[in-house]
Amino acid sequence: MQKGKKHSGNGIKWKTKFHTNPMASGTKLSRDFFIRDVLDVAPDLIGKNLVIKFPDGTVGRYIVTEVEAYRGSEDKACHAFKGRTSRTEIMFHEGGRLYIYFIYGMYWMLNIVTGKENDPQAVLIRGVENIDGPGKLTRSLGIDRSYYGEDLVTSERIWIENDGFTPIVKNGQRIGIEYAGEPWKSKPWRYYI
DNA sequence: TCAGTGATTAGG
DNA sequence: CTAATCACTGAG
Repeated sequence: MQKGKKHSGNGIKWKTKFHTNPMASGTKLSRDFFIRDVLDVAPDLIGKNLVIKFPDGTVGRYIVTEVEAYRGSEDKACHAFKGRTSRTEIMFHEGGRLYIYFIYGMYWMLNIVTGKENDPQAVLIRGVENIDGPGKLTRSLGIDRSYYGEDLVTSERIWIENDGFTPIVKNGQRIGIEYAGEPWKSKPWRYYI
């Protein structure tokens, strides 16, 4: 989708300039979307709207622009690779739940669990429109530990919507996982607009 | 380039 | 209990 071009999503025409139409409400993604393999879900999340209902009642919609896939069963870079711990517990549930963890003493990371039960996978949300960076994203949206385990399918305060926007998705290596070594650190499992 | 900052984890 | 690690960010 080019900057400034118009497209019709849910019947409402609006300009796409990497910002969402606050009046437009797309289709909420259901369980089926999330229980697929993480390598299918991750690129499909690009261009979808992350919707958050803030404590004051206002609702924000943010186009997802950058994500990374973590595939526990075969991926040394995935936190669940070594097995189930209290932190990674939620990744063993079926897709649609949130995996939140704290890192570097300052930042909460927002991940969406994917796949079937007992197949630990998750998608790290690295960026949304105008908020580039996983730590900055959670900081500015107020996402913290209280969102751990939240279900995107049933939650009243956070979910994902499809408004028909289908961007061209690029991909490349994931960031910050040198420690995982080859072949994992070179897997092209980072997806972005 | 490099320090800050604290939950989580593995290991004794 | 202890120490190492870390899906990052911002300043210099």
